[in-house]
Amino acid sequence: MPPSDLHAHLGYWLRTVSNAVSHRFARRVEAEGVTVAEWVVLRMLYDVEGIAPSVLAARMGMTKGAISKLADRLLAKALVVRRPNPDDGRAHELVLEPAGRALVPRLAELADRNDAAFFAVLAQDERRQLKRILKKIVAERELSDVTTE
Amino acid sequence: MPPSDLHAHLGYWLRTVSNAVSHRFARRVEAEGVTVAEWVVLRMLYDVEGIAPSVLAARMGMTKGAISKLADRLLAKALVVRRPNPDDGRAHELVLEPAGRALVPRLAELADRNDAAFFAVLAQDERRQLKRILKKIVAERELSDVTTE
DNA sequence: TATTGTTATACTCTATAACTATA
DNA sequence: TATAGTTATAGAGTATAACAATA
Repeated sequence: MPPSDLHAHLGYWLRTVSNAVSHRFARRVEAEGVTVAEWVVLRMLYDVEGIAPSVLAARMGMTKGAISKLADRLLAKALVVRRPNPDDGRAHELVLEPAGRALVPRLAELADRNDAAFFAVLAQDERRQLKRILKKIVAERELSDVTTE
Repeated sequence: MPPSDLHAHLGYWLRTVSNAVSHRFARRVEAEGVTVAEWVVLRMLYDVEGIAPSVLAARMGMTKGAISKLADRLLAKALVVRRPNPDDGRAHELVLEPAGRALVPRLAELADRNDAAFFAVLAQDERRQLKRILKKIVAERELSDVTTE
């Protein structure tokens, strides 16, 4: 029996489509000066007072080191600030700056438009089916909350 | 109106699931000493006499530079050889070495098992639906044949 | 001139681990 | 001793562009 073809695997099709949509989105947010991972952090910070790097790492499935470097870049762009945690001398929190807060709705708009345009080739029922199946996998396999690769 | 949530986008769910399955597979093929991109090249070379780097770049959606580096690694592992194209002094072809040929069925077996195990949480009909929808997107959006990120 | 492929530079992210400061 | 976070190193990928050899 010959070795199975690349196209035989669901993982292959998933990767192909996921890469295409993420790559498209990356090019668009790049015009606003941020990466996809930075957008995810900014969006998460929008809803709360502040988040510890360790929490970001856990929720995004990134390492502590990667989060540190990402935070450095957002700091350099003056989109966030680092704030020491008064209750724990070891801990920090990342907090949105006004410029970062102003950027989030613009990036969300880009995300909305990118998603709608990319998946416009599907019927509404197909989009519903796709989301349902993907959410089922996330739930059953207990995948981390937010990912960015 | 508040900026839309990260979870609002199909691209987000796709990325989350795709990352999880690819990451799982990457860890498994790493045990055989190759990356996912290297597996894709080896599998493509299995069916044909040889492939030019430029063709690999086009089919895999990678840059020429990335293919060069990838080929260097496969060469260093003695899994492929570079062969000049007799008809065109500029062109090369990458060709599987016996060790590379022997590796492909083992990697294909890993891919089969990884895919089956990961998507076992879905019903058979859901797997069929998912593949059908993803293939429709690839066809309608004319995405490149093979991707590896 | 255009094309094939390699090489170089720079950047994002990954993984591991050393390291500092604090609990 | 364990934890929070930073920093360092190495590797795989991206992108762009310079470059050599050939068409």
